[in-house]
Amino acid sequence: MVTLADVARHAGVSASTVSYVLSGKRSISAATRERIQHSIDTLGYRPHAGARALASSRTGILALMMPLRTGLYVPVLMEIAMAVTTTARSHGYDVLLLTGEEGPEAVRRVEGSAIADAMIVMDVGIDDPRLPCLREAARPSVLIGLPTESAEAADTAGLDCVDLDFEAAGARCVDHLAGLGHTGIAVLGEPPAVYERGTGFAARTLTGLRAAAGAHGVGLLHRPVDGTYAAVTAAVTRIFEERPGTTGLVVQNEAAVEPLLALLRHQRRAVPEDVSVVAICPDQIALHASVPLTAVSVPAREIGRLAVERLVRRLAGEEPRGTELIAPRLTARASTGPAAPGVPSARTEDRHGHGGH
Amino acid sequence: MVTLADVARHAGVSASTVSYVLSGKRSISAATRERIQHSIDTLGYRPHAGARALASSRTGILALMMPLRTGLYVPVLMEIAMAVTTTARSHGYDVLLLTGEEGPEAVRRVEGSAIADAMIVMDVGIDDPRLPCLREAARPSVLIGLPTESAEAADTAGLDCVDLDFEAAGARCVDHLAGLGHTGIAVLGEPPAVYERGTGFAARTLTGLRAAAGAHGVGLLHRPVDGTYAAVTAAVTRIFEERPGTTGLVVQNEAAVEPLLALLRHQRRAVPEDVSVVAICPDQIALHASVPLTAVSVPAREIGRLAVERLVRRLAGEEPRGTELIAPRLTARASTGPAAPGVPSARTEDRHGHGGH
DNA sequence: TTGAAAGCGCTAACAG
DNA sequence: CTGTTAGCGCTTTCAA
Repeated sequence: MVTLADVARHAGVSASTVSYVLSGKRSISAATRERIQHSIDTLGYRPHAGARALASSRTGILALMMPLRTGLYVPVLMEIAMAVTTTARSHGYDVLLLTGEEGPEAVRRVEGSAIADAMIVMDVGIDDPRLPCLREAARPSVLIGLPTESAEAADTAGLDCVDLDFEAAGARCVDHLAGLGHTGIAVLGEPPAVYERGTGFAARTLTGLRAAAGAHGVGLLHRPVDGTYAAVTAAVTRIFEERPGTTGLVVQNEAAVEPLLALLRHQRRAVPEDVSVVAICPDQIALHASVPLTAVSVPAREIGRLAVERLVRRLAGEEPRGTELIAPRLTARASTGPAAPGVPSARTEDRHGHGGH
Repeated sequence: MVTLADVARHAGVSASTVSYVLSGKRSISAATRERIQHSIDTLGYRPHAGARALASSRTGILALMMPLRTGLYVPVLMEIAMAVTTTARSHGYDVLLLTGEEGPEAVRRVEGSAIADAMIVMDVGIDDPRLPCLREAARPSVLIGLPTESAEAADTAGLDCVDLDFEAAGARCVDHLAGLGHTGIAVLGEPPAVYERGTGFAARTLTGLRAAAGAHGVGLLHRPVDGTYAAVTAAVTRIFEERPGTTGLVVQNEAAVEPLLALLRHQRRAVPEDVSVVAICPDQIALHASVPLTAVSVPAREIGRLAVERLVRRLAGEEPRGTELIAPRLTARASTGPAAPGVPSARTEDRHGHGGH
């Protein structure tokens, strides 16, 4: 193995000079820099990560806590993970992947063993048990998500958060449908497990949906669904039975999109003539669905990128703290249109508790 | 920060004794072990990963090279990644995620900087440019996949490979259909990009499909397709135009499954009365499709687990080298049945080149 | 602009 | 069964 000492010897300089060439932390004469660089290339030297970590207490690693819990839609998570690794590499960092259910223990392990310089925390829930550890931790961290039902109620003191503004996204969907004259709106939400865990983004979306429905005086029915044909069929059938005046559907469940569209076709409900559909999902899904969907896009790549950039700035000593929510962008496509005239209205209802309307 | 020296002082022993308690590499009297363990717990000591890596030249990290190239189906990759991290943790390892396109350079970086003890390499292509580096590398590695079109032609000298036996899987699908009397079989394959890159698993499947088709004397048409409604519709339409006698379909493309089933419904081709469909995909997809699919299951979790277990054994000094292919398991479900009598036969054809007679 | 030297926290001979 | 000690390869004061 080639060490820094080997390079120093080969170039006829001291070890510290080589180190400073690498780090750029002090000025080196062009002549010696070139000589050293040449030795580095010739010998194929690479700094030893462990030695560097020990001496500098910086690992060049970011930990990504991505628990893959039931009901989550994997491709979106993966897109975030990709953006994280890509952005991290562009800043010279590698990414350690933590997918387990270990929770707080994993945070302590990363912190205590100095495995990583900082961490990115995904799948944040309301009262997430990892939060106390993160607040105490000496190393910076960024949450992808908010640990609250609403941005206003956010107890994010001492935390850095990055996410889509799901609350505004929910509101935006209802605004769009209400603006088209729809007065009976139903929401196909994430799988029940997601709400039961108190997952932040789902709760915040619901808050926004309800607020906007209230403001517009339109009825809102909310149904969590698993992303299967059977579950979607059952839920949608019940929605139309219970409230036949439903003409607007909001879907926040990537896996349910195609089952829903297939079912509507099968039931001979034309989109958007009979039913308008607004999704909250990545652009790719909205575009490639069997009917191009009007949707608020979930900017997975941007979220991952932002999280890393914040962390990198924090590690560089800056303090860009606080919550940064990306404003939702709704793109109108083929799945929404004006409400058919004369449809009956209905009262707000809710199945998930938290006291609807 | 609590160091090993702190623990030693607190327990009234030498540093090496503490170290040996941790590693279990020499016997310690029960009394001192307990005393030391108590000090560790009291002080909340965690070994410093960098220091340990430097002193022992073992990082406790496995690198997972998972390039996310176009045409790959993310959930399956993620399931493998999950199995890798879970299994790795159960053996005391963490996982470093490398998703970039860096290829050989990433291998050299891991090797040279001693970032990880070993690596798992995914998305292996024929003549993969990473292979030379891996063969030279001092650290062990395991490929998930084979760098060849056929297990027989495998130039896997000096490489460890783990995968589903896709060649046998392809053959198994044709066997099943031929056994039901189908004589016109078409394959909906992975997206074109996957074949163009020479991705090993896709090539091997094709080898197996062709071999079995030849053995049974049935026609075989192969079409790469993107996993979109448009692409599937175009491909399937052409297949039935070109060869109306097609009654058996093999799908090796998770994203194409639902578009295919939707299209067949739309075209009023009953499954399995008019067309039998066999998939090569994870059980979960086969089970939850709108028609439960007869399928050879892609055992993503098992593949990830096997890869890690091999690597861990290699790191422990064992030499379980060579290629380990998981035998395919075909489960008959609702999507296949006997061929309707009297359907015309057709000659084997192929679009992808490699001269399918 | 460069060098010398003292660690960073841990492991693993070597010695008892 | 336990202690002493010499590094692992790099960073970073302190000196020049």
